[in-house]
Formats: sequence, C-alpha cells, structure tokens
Amino acid sequence: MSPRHPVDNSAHTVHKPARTTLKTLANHLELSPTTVSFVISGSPFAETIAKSTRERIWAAAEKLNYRPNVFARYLHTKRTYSVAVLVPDVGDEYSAALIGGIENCLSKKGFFYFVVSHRGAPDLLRMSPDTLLDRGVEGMIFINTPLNRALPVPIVAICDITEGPGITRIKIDNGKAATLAVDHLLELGHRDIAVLKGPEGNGDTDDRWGQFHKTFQRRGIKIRPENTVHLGVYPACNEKTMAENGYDAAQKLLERKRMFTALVAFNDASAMGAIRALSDAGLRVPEDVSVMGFDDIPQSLFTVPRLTTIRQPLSYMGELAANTLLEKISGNNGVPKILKIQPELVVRETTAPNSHLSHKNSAAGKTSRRSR
Amino acid sequence: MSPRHPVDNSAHTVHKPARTTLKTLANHLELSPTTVSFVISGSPFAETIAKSTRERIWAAAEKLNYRPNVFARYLHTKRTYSVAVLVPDVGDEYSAALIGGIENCLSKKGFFYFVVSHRGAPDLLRMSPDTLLDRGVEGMIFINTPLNRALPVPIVAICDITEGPGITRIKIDNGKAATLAVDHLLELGHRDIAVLKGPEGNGDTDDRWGQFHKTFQRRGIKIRPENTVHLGVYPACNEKTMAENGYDAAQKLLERKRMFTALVAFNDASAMGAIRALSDAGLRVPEDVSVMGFDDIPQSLFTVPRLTTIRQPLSYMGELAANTLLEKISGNNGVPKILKIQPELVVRETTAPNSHLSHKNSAAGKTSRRSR
DNA sequence: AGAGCTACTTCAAGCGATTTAGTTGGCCTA
DNA sequence: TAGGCCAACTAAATCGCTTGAAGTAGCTCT
Repeated sequence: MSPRHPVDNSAHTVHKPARTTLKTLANHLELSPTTVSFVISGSPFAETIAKSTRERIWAAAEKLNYRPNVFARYLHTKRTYSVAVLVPDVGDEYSAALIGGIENCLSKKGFFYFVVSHRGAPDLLRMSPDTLLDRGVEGMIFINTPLNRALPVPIVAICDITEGPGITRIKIDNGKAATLAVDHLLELGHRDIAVLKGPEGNGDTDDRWGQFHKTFQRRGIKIRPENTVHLGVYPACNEKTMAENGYDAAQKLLERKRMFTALVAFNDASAMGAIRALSDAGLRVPEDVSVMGFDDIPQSLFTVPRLTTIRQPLSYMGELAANTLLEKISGNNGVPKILKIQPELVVRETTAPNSHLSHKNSAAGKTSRRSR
Repeated sequence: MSPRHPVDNSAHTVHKPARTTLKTLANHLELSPTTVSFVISGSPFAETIAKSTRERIWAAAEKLNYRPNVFARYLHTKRTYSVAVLVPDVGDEYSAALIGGIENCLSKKGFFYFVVSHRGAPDLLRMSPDTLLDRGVEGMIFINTPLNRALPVPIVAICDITEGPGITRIKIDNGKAATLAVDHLLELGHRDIAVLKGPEGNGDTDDRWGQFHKTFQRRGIKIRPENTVHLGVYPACNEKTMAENGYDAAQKLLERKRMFTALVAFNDASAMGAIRALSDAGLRVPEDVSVMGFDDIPQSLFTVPRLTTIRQPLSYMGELAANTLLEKISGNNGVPKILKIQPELVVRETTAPNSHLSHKNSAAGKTSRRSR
C-alpha cells in the first residue's frame, strides 16, 4: 500500500464475506445511492429526505450490516480520523505513559493512531513523516523526536527538538523543576551533588540541564565537572534502556573518586539504574547518597526504597497533546505555541539529610562512600 | 471516517499543497495514466514498457515528488499493509515489551499498526474489531484480550482467552515454567510457599495456575488456600497497575498470619509490588521471604534486590506474533494452531536458601516473619 | 502486398463512496 | 390552466488509482 509495496493481491483469508456496499443497500431499498449516502453520511441534505425514508434506510443498514468503506469515503472527504505518534521507543516507561494519555483522549473522539518507534534510526526519522502522510494521518505527535522541516499537517511536540513552523510544544517547566529539586536537596544539607545529564539528543536534556545549572548557580552551589556525567550519546544511548544508562553513568561517577552526597538523575529510570549501581558499590540509598528521580513513573512508588522524584503528569500531558492536536486539526489557529506544565516535588524515601554534614569533605566521608 | 463520524470537511490546515496525482504525472510525461501506473505500481505489465520510458517515469515521479494515494489504491488492491494490536493497556511493561517486538518485525516489512487499549471496557472489546476492520487492517494481534467470534482476517493471540476459528496462539510453556520455579524453590529448601494467582480474566491465569498446582502436587508440596491470593477480578484489576495489585495481594497474605518462606508472583510487576509490601511489613527479601517473578521485564535487572524470575522472551514473542500474522496474511495456511515458547529460569537475588529450615514451623520462625 | 508478429502504449470500466445539478410530481396561487 | 414552489428523490461526474481488453506502428515472412 505504501510506495514501497508493489501491488500484490495475493493476500488470502479463509473466508472473506463480501461487505455490503452502498449500491447493494440502495438496490435493496429501491432507492438511489445518492439518497442512501445522504442519510448515512449525515450530509446536510439528509434533512430533505422524508423521515420515514430515513428510518427505512437506517433499518436496512442495520439489517444488512452496512459499514461505509472508509477508503472510498476518503477520496472525497480527505479525512481519515487518524493521527501518528512518533516515539523513540514504545517500550520505555516515559513514552508508554504519554501514549496511554494520548490514547485516552483519541479513543474518546473516535480517532485511531499509528505508532512509530524510530529508536533514533536516521532513515526512519527521515522517512516516517512521509509514509505516515501517505497513510492519511491528519496530525502527528512527536515525543522526544527530532524534526527539521515543515509538514502539511498540524504537529504537537513533547520536547524541544522538534522544529517546524506552527508546531505546538508541551513542555515541563524545567526551571521550576530544578528549583524544587535543588532546594529539596539543599534543605537536607547536601552540597556535593552529582548530576546525570540527559542523553545527547534527548528533547529535554538541554533545557533541563541549563535550568539545573542556573539554579545551582543562583543558590551558590558549585557542580564539579567530575560529578557530572552524560547518560550517553544519541542515538547510541537508545540501544540501551534508560536504567542501563543510569547504571553505567553512576558507575562512571563512582570511578572518578569524587565525593557526592546526593545525585540528581535525569529521570526515574536512570535513577533506578543509578541506585542499582550505588548499591552494588556498597553504598546505601538514602543513608550514604540521596537520589532524586524525575518523571514519577508508576514504578517509582514500588521501588525499595521508594523514589523521591519530580513529578511530570505524563498521562495528563499525553491527553493534553492529543486534545491540542485535535483542536488544531479542527482548524483552531489560536492554540499557543507553548503549553507549560508545572512539575511537583514528590518526597519519598531516596532522599534524606546529609549524614556527612559534620565531617564534610572528610576522608572518612569519602571512604564510606567509596568502598569497593 | 468511521461510521461514527458524520462526514465533515471542516478540517483545516495552514497550507495544504496539492499532492501530485497519477494524472498530473502522466500529463507531465505525455503518457497515459495506465502506462505510468504500470511502472509505478510494479505491475507485471511494467515489463512491457520500454526501459527508457520506465526510467523517464521514475525520474519524473521523483522530480514531482509523486506518492501514490494509498486510499485510491486500496479500492482495487484491497490491501492496506496495516494490522491491529489489541492490548489491555499500552502502558504496562508486559504489553509494551511485546509491542516492541511486534513493531520490530512489522516495520521491517513496511506494515503499520493501530494500537487499541481496551482496559477491559466491554464496549471497546465488542466494537474494536469492527472499527478496525473498517480501517482495513489485514490481521490482528490479540494480547491478553478476549474474543468470542469469527473475524474475516487472520488472528494471532498471545494468551488463552481469544477464541475464534483459525487463530494461532503463542503460548509460554507454563508447565515447564512451573517446574523451573517450583524446583528452584524446593532446592532452596522452601516448603511453605505462597502463590499470587493471576487476575481473573487474564489470558495466562488459568493455565499458569493449573500448571503450578499440578507441579506442587507432583512434588508433594501442599499449597494452603490461605497462602494463595488472587491478584484481582477482571476488569476491576485493570484499573490498578500490576504492581499495585501485587502490593495489595501481599498485604492480604500477610494479614492472614499464615507462614510462608517463599512467594511466587504472577509476574514481575506484581512481584515488585509484593516485595514492596513485604519490606513495608519489615520482612527482608530474600532473607525472610524468597520471591519469584515471572516475565523478566527489563526493570527486573535493576531492582534492589535484583529479581529472580522465569523469563519469557517477550520481545521475541512479539516478533514471532507479527511474523506469524504476516505469514497468515500472505496466505500460508500451514501455520500451527499453537506455538509454544520455552521459559527460562533466571536466578538473581530475590531467592535464597530457606533460613528457617532448622526451626521449620517454629514460633520463632513465625514471629520473625511477622513483625508489625 | 497482405498477414502475422512483436514491442509499446492507451481506452475505458470500475473500485465505493460523495456531491453538484438536476428531475418529478403534487399542490397552491392568480 | 399556466406558472411557481416545494418536498422528495436521482443521474452522472468525480475522487485517484488499477486492470482487462484493445490499439498502433514497425518488421518480418511468404
């Protein structure tokens, strides 16, 4: 069906009962296809058809189980009531939560959606928009997915790396998030803080990192470069799960023998990986190191210890994205370019007062967090 | 576009550049649409067209950026190169992992897919197959989703509750899985074992439960009813995450004051919830209670402690499902009714020797596992 | 020179709907 | 009784493509 498929009629199914067509239905009713079409399609002309006839038509449609052919209809209406969702990977918790919200909204409105996971593959990224347009999607939601050209349908993006005219962006307020996270750690007495910077190419990485940086500066806290590590380079980091990336990153941090009493992860999944690495190194969370996640994915409530995190209302953001997209599709040009979402601090069990406050920077502190 | 949508042309986009049509292209080339169609669609007649003409056509198609209209083409070919995936919830780890595998295979073959999460909602379950057929899907993959009628397209099911003629089922060998799990626990000296039975209505619940039951019996182990708990009733249990269900179930178990030194969960997510509940009750895993998961979702490698589990190769199963479906779509009637998948025991850190062996069933043992 | 090939290319119908521009017949009015 | 109007319906074009049947032009063959 797409250009890449040569025409091929060999598909075979056991028993393909011929679907009732408009013509069949019209013949059965001894009416013209026009009349039947008017009432079935809900055309304004339907009102010029006698009520009794309308009822006859609906009854017959029901009886013959008539279902309009979506493809034939498209030829005139140019509408498909479907959209596309592009994500790095269907499977990751962040995307999955968003998609859940998106579907919630779409299914209410009778829209269907195609999912494309590109995993950072350049060809897919380049060609997907076109193949999706071929399939008639009326709009697209880009989750953490780059784009750098105009598309003839409305777009809503959840991230910063989707470029194009007229797109609407749904963004978490990273400034607020950073303040929430940093102040929480400061209140607990942490000064030596490690930061897991998001993967290169991720749509939130730069803004988030910039905002944290700014916030630390504003609070007079110096983040040493040795206490900072990238979660990986895009798209290589897509080959691994975020938890793996977090694990590796935390290990790198530990190898550097630089002390830190708290760690801010890029998201919950990398936080979990990091906690795993800390545990493997014999460090206790939160007694030896406090860890902050970001996102508040459902699992965060059930980890041991439970994850302290900055909450993004992912499901809501998904719904908002879908709603906004439908709004744009239906012609509303007044949709703002940016919809900012407020994050929330969720204090659970992975952060605790800095136990090294008394002997800050002492050798003892170092070794206790450095065994193995 | 679907019957529920009255025809509506109000959709509006900023700038809809007219797509090149076959006719335009043919005019431009001063050829008939037929000729152009032959070569573009890869019809067998293409070979009767002069090579030089073919090249001209391709060049012009490239230049005018011609893309065949998928909907017009469908009218003749009846092919859409798309399938549907029905799941209880896109977001849960089990479905997400399967979908990942499915997508992997489909995207290689140029197929697209619609996802429908029904969350157990009866209307969606009843109507989805038809609305999906309206959209021309050539086959469907049912993940843990009930069905009880024939459909005019091939179906592959991952679970037991999808009924219908000619469907192919991909099933984990629960008998083998049970043997693996039970023997592992027996070798560790566990005799008092609690079991989290899957939610009612889940496609694996009955078979899995039956097989575990049988295996325990065969090994001469009695499972007390008080050490057994259902993860919830379908579809109510769908409102909660599996982790939540596992948490609640483990709490129920603990309230019963019946002792157990090991717990077999229905899946990894419920195992994580259960571990959370055990921890909250002051019990250590695996020192006080060993816990076995099922699935081996990616997170299992990063929990503290790492989860011992029975591995299902979810991504592979997804790929197999998609591959099998495409096979059936292309007319292969020789596909087996059941494809059995072999599970694998993955021993990690949530299982350990029974520390109560010496004072088995003693009061001491009981209280040590019952504090708070 | 006419029949028969071969190598290319096109005509025109049709897929299953929507939609524009009518037609038909009854009734009312002047 | 002609004209106009209205309610109720329809013929035929069209959307963008595929496809079976039908040309056409140039060559060879006898």
